[in-house]
Amino acid sequence: MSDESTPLTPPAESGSVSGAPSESQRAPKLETLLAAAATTFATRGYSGTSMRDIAHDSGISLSGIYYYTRGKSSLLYEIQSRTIDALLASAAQALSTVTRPLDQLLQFVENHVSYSNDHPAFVRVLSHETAPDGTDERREAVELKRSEYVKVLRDILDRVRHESSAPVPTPFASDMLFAMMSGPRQWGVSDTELNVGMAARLIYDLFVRGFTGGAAAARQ
Amino acid sequence: MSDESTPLTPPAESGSVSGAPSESQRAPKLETLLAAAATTFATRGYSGTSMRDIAHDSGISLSGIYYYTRGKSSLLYEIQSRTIDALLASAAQALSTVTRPLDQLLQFVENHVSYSNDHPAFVRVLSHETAPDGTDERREAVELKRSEYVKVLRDILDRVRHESSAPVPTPFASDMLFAMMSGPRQWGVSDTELNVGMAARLIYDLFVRGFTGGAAAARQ
DNA sequence: ATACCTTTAGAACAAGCGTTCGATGGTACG
DNA sequence: CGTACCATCGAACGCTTGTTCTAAAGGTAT
Repeated sequence: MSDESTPLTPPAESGSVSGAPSESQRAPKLETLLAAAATTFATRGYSGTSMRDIAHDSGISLSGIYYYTRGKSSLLYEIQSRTIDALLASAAQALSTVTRPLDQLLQFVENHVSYSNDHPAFVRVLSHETAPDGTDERREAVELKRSEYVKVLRDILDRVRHESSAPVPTPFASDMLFAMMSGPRQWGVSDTELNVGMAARLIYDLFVRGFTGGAAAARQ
Repeated sequence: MSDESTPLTPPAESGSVSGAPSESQRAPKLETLLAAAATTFATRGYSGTSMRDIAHDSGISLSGIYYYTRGKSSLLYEIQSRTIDALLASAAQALSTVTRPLDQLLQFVENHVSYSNDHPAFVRVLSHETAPDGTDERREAVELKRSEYVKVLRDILDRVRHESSAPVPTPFASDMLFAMMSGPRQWGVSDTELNVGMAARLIYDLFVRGFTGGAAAARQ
């Protein structure tokens, strides 16, 4: 069902000059490994996933995993870090195409929903999982970028609120919108099949009407 | 911080005639055990929680736990089962006081939010955790009651929709509302301190305006 | 062929896991 | 006083966990 074969384009951390030919081909297999780990983490949870599970699901031997990564918590960190980087980057790109606050809000929602649809496991691991043994600064780094991402939305909401005098406080509103975008996969597990664009638009409409008091709607 | 000492009133499964004096005093300690387990499950996750953690947090010895419960997955089942029972019961009672659809919706939201506020760990365990080794019918029983609870909301939404011709499909809308009520504890982790009643009202207003197209609001 | 580097896999490790067992102290009643 | 029962606990069981170690297979360049 869920494809997720396409790599998380942006932050593959390759810093090499393009000329170098040999350059250690471990990158593609690392991608496979991360994708498999993300899927398993997403379904069984971080603590519920064993390294042997990941080995089995990725087709890489147990000890082989340690050739590509430093260990279990590094796997989680790498997944979360890449995902939030990709979200930040694609959001920034989407936002650069419009200027009016409501249009930016629509762009942000569409971007987040569509990315979540393309890489469900990665986004789920980013938002639901946290390493119990995470050493620390790596988790903090992810948390920092996460709040950066939240701030992007809050700033948009502030602008929307400023031009339409919305009655709902922005931090609260941003939490509600994130909750809607991260759902379903909870409670109802909506059986209505609706495509990504429609879902994003529905969330946007539902939210904007509630947030601004009923008046607004973006272009088109 | 979170108190949660008050027991889950409704379904303590005591079926004894009130006269019987001895009646095995294990009930209160079971309650303590379940509360401790719920808190630990909520913070560390089901798989991330060891029986030794629960023993430590509840003040009951590791082997003592097995005097009160059949094992780890039974603990989870008992927590989830009691919580959904309590939610169903208190929702039914709250709904019986009003008749107009929008008033019922407000009652449902207020009930759910306030219950979640009184027993955050229990509700979190109910909605976020699932037993990997759960044998089965017990998990199915919880799932059944959960969808019963969802149906209660959906029926209310259907009635609201019928009398105000809302443009959003009901299953989708119910997912969104549940998502809002179950958030925060994700993304923004809203630092605005707002009391329970206000939060419930904000969610209700935000949702109803978005759902009905801007017109409606309940009494008062 | 020889040497070298990348990549893989099997075996093993100590630590932690859920669960069971046997024993202990405490009341209640003959 | 003795016997039965309830509640509780420390110790131990077999198994799984994350991780490391050692050796070997494939490839390329000498």
